[in-house]
Parts: sequence; structure tokens; C-alpha cells
Amino acid sequence: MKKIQRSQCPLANALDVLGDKWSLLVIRDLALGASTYGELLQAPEGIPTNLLADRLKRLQAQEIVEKTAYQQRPVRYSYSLTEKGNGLKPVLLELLKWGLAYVPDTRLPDAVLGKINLKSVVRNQSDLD
Amino acid sequence: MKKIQRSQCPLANALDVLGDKWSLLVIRDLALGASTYGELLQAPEGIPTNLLADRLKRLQAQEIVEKTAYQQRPVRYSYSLTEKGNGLKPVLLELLKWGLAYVPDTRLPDAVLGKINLKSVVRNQSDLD
DNA sequence: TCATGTTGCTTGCAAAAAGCAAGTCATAAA
DNA sequence: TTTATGACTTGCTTTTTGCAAGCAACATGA
Repeated sequence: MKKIQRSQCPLANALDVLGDKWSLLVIRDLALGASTYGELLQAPEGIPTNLLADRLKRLQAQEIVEKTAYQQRPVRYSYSLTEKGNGLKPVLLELLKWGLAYVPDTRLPDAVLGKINLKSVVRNQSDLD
Repeated sequence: MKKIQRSQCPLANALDVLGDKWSLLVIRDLALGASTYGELLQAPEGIPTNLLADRLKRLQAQEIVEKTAYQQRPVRYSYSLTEKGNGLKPVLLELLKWGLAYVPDTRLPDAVLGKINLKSVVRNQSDLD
């Protein structure tokens, strides 16, 4: 069932996993502290529930996201980024900076401003921690 | 027919433009020196010609790419990155570094190695190890 | 002049993915 | 017993993707 890779280019391979409109938004929300399925559904972009389920499966298969049951009866799950997932934070930050710089009518919500260190315009892995 | 934006998040807006499997690959090739339609078609990933035409149109509409006729009789066109398009290079670099660091069986072709600031790639790659 | 080739696309169509609404299942609380 | 919540799944329509062809404007060679 595994697809063969389009090329050995690391960028093409990254896009095979992340090249859609939702995956990086899910990763954004996990990076900003969301952890349950319900919280991820609350994102302002309104991801359809079947797509959220699909993306979480794919991201788990890629070991970018992990799922753990944090309680039993009733069982409740929490999602979080793996180390590989955390490795995407510099990507999120560069895309964010590009959007802010070049796409009109974009801004960071105040709630997010507190979590990101935009002063360090240089990429810094701990910016989104 | 301009779509309304999903949210004001700069990341979401960036993904509305770039969130697919081909756009950033086209931008990669332009950044690496490709300039004609035919050259862009030669990318190892094998982009279908109708999708290349579509992506070039969309990227021009977003002012990420510009098209100029560099000769008449016969008319020949060259594509290049605008300043907005060049602003995506840090994004390409971070995605590339992530792919190199975390996706198995990826590598940079020798032809590309000469064109990229290898120091920054290597330095950050070791940070991720 | 005619056949052939090259560049830069467009068109048609089947298959895959996205998007929307509704349904399901295991509890838990009222 | 009814209602509610979390975490999804299913069904169906619309949109996008991915081939394969086709086409127009020249250029070149016989």
C-alpha cells in the first residue's frame, strides 16, 4: 500500500506528506496547545470532521503526531507532536512570516501573539514552544 | 471569482495559495534557474502539463511568478519569481531541511548542492540530529 | 511548397480527494 | 429513561487531480 516516492528531493517528499490545505493547520494547533479531537475541530478555519480524522491518521502514520489515551471510562484521547512533528516548527514560522509579509489582511490573533516570539525574526526552534 | 479567506491566520492564508503538492515544486525549480514552460515540465516529479499551466496561472494571479515574452517570432516566454516569490526561499529551505532530516531516502542532487547555501543547511541539520 | 518538429499550451474524461450532513457508539449525568 | 458529550464513521455530491490527446504558431529541411 505504500506509495513510491515521486523523487528523492527532500522538498518533494515533505510535500507528499504536508502538501495540502489542512495538515499544517492541524500541526499549528497542536503546536499552540490544542490536544483533543474536539479542540482541533474548533480551529477558525472549520476543518470538516472526516478530514480531521483522516489527517490525524496520516500524521500518525508518518510519526508526526501521536495519540494517547489520557483516561479510561470514558476513554479520552490527546494528540501531540512527536519530535519529528516539532521539527516542523521552523517551517510553520517561515510560512507564517511570509503570510504576514505578503498576504493582505492577515494577522496573528492576540492569543497567539503571546505564544510566539516574533522579535526573533530569525528562525528559532523554541519560538513556538 | 475571489474566494473569501478561511481565517486571518497568515499560515492559513499562505496554505490557501501554496497548500498543494505542486506549487512549491514549481517555485523550487524557478528558484534553481528553470525559466521556460518546457524546463519546468522536466522536473523529476513529472508534473502533468495541465497542472503546470494551472499552477503558473494561479501563481501569476498571486504575483508570486511573472511571465515575460523574451523573444518574438516565434514568441517564447520565460517565467521568474517576483519579490513575493523570492520571499518564499526561506520556506523552501526549512521544508528542505525538515525533509532531509526526517524523511528517509531523500537527498539533494549534486546539481542542487552547488546552488544552495550549504552551510546553513548543514548547520541546522546537525541541530536536528 | 510540403512534411516534420518544437514550444506552449488546451480539452476531455476517469479517478481520487474534498466538503457537507447525518449517523454511530460508548459512556455519563440528570 | 432521556439527554449529552467525545470521538469519530458513513454516504453522497462537488471539485481537483492525473493521464492522454489535440492544437496553434511558427521554424527548419527536403
